Amino acid sequence: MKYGLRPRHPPATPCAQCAVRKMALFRHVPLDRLEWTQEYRSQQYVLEPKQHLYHEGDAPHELYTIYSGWVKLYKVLENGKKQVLRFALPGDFIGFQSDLEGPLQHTAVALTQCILCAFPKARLAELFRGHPQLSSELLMIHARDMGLCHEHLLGTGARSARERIAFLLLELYHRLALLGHFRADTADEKGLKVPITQEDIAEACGLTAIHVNRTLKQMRNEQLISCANGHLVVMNEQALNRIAHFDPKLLERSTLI
Amino acid sequence: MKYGLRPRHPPATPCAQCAVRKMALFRHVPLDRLEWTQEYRSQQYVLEPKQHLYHEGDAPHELYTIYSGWVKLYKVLENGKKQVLRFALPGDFIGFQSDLEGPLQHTAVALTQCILCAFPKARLAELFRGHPQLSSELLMIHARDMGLCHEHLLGTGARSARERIAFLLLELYHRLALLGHFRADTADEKGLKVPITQEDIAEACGLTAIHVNRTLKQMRNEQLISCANGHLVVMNEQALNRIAHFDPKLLERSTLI
DNA sequence: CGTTCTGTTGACCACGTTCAATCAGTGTGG
DNA sequence: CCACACTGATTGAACGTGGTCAACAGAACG
Repeated sequence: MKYGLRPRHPPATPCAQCAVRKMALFRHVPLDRLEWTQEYRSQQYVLEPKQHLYHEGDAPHELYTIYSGWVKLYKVLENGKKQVLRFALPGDFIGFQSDLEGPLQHTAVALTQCILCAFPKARLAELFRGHPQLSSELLMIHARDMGLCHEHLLGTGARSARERIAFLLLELYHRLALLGHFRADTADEKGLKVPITQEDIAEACGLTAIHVNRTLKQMRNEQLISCANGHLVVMNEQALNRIAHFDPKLLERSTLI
Repeated sequence: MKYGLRPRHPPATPCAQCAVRKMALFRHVPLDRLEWTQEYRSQQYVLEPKQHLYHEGDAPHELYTIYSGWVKLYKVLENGKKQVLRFALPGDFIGFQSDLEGPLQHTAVALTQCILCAFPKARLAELFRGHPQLSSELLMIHARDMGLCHEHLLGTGARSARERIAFLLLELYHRLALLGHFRADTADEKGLKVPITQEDIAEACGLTAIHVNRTLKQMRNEQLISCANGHLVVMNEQALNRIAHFDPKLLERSTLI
């Protein structure tokens, strides 16, 4: 339950040089206006693995863009069961919800060390008035996330364990591809770095870790994937996709204005 | 598979007199500007029960606000299984998605006779530029729908059949309450008009109609609800909510700008 | 009226869960 | 350096929620 947020030292990198800007909310803000939007960034933080950024019920006054690292967003049931809503990756914008002032409706925890850019909620309206494009941009980000959420709902509601797991793996595979085309921070000689446990997969797919284990074992036997120690290799993408029916178009987002 | 869209006759009602404007995208457009936004409405349509508004894969050029009636939004699996994403009610805005130009990612079918206000996609950017408030408004609508979607994901992923069904019933109960405080078009002496079948409930909750039937029977036996012929009465809201853990706050939406 | 859709019930079954034990890797402190 | 604890992965056996299949009843509708 402990929080591990601490200011980043050395000082923050300028938005103009941001490595993930092409994925982020601010991607279409022209370079000569970035200084202006950057003003709204209150702080950069570092979050250590397993530490929480916020809990369901909190009412923090900031929103975050993930600069680096993996964050797990989830909800907890009365009986302790968890459901992962999303694995948030660099460029993702988190903390935004319908009831902006009220308590947060989900929990965020770091899976790796993370660097986060924080924006004060209080100045969001001001920011959007200054850059009306940004609210359209956030709308389209949300629309894409909604598409993914619908797909996960379809999965947990109607697909088998095997199909759900295959879908999740392919989704992560494609998201990492979009991010960095398998650069050093997302991959190494052992394969893609996917810092999630079988328990995490279970929480995301609505299964038990035990069943995830059995299913992964089977997939390894079938030479579909190989995975160990937080590393994943998709060995037979085509066969995996015949199971998962994952459409990479889900990850695209168009520009409205 | 047939489409049943036909222009509404007699001619469309003016937005200024719209009964569901307080729920809709345009709720904060001032009266003296409504004429301007109304210009963007290309048409009003009538859709008969069981007819489709659009199918997954279509690329229609319009978006819709539901003026009256119920619309079921769902996805279909390769094996024919369906998953309901949302029951859309009067005031709801449907058809919008991340890939605006591309094929639609879900299907929409009328559960009752519906009246729909159509807006051409092509002029959406223009509309948003003229009223930047509208993109924030749509953003907040989407954020609320996302909250609901997350809750459904939590449900299908981690809750029992009984809990999911109770949740859905309470959600519809509260949405109808917000809409009309149980006026003539949403209720009568026999209770709330909920024009969905047990099959629909099954598709929404990720269950089979048979199991929904058994669960509803049990709930009726326990005097939690009474339901028949498309009518629902919540007899013991408190007990039902101890099962469902439904928070009415999920249905609120705040205004950003 | 028949036809069709929806609701209802029973018997059986299976996918995934639960409970339990073990193992491997990793970090910690004595 | 090793004992210990802890986390995550792995496997087996028994179980149960919810699915499947089949048959029928009742309501709605043309």
